[in-house]
Amino acid sequence: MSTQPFKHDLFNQFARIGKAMSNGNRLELLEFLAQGERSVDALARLSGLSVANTSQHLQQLRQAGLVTSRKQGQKVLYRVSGEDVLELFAHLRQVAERHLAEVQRLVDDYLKTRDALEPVPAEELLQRAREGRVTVIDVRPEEEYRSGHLPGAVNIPLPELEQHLQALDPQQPIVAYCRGPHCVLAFDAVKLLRNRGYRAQRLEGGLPEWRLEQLPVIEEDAT
Amino acid sequence: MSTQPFKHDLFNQFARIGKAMSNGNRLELLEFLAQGERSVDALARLSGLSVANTSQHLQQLRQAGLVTSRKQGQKVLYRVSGEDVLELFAHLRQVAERHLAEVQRLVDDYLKTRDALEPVPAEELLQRAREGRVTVIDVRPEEEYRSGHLPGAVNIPLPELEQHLQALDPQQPIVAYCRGPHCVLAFDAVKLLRNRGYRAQRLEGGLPEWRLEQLPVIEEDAT
DNA sequence: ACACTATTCAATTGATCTCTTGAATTAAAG
DNA sequence: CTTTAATTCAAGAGATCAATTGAATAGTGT
Repeated sequence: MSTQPFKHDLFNQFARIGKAMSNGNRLELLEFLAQGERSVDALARLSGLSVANTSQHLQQLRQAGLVTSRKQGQKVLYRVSGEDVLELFAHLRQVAERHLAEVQRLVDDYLKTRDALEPVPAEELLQRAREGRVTVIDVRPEEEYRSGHLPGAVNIPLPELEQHLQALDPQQPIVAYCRGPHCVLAFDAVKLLRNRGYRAQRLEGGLPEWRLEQLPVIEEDAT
Repeated sequence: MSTQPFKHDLFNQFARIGKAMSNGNRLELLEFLAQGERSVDALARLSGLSVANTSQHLQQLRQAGLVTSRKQGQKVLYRVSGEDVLELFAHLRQVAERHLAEVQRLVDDYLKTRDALEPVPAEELLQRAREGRVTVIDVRPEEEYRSGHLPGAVNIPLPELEQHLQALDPQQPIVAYCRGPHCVLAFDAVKLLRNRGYRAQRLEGGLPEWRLEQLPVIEEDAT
């Protein structure tokens, strides 16, 4: 009934790639792998899937040739099998963003949620930080961070943020701050983080305003 | 249980694109649409699927935003919804070709089948052409074609072959010829055609050898 | 040898996919 | 208005998929 067997078989093989990318969880795993080699349990924790389930999805990705694995000690490390896989993924995102109204709406809604734009008041942040319910990041250059920063704040200069995403807990809300209300660093950081699925907000004001309110500041003079 | 709902939803949307491309028949339809707008029944004929089945696959492609349709008279014409869709498809093929051993094997096997490399003897071709069991194409430039060609041969100069594929019946074997045994035109044409799923072979020798065997030649002097 | 960790395997359930069949639209033609 | 052609819709059988659970395998440290 069909045309040529060669063509038929060939397209069925192409379809294996599509099939591997036909599941949201697998795509999320691919995204994590895009940042580098990861073990199964690291991926399971990142994605929130069970280990067994993660393992099975990874095997499907491997059978489609999108990832490869190697064993190191008791861990199995997976990685994407080539740059071209990441390019393919990027194109898939692009097509989705351009042609799926749902995606456009999701992204718009998410970036424009009230708490994405509204800054967190200083007192509220201090309270939440004390209870460990928030990750505070300082997105200014390292030099400025050293000369004074919020207690408990981690320094991740904006240009390095993308590389250090893996160090952040995706479950925990993040509050970013920088120099002050006219500084765009924290704004950009929040945008980037929210795009990657983190729950990020901006501190109201910056370090100078924080000092003005007589709130505690850590100063690292030595070392 | 999962991470952030935003991220989760977003990846599920991306997965819709993958799902649309997770079926060989749909990919074949996409390939036909890559060449231009087509009606449902044209696509059904090209793919060998039933009309109802074709229609359903097209609707899945449309829901994923990969194709759009418009109604003209009693026909519904489908087309890919943008260049980016074709780019995505091209990347998918590339990844498949690079990372799936099956694909490499398929393509190799197919291009190296005995009848892909072995030329068709002149007498055999004449016999098959008389019975209408073969499409004969002359891949030399139009000028050379006009000054003498095989009876029943269609002139499709090699550079134009890719654009004229749709005019060829995929079910019927094709024999290509050119200037002679040292001319690569017919060789390249066979390679291209077989890559696209056609059953193509080369004529043994070329037009000069054909003449030498005293076989009939059509000459177009006027017009 | 023993317990421990990381990963995979196997079996199950409920959901989704493909294709077929036959009927329901919708627009043109007689 | 009836017929015809092109497409879509609806329902059902068989296959495949996702997630869960519990067991099996393979390295590590004691």
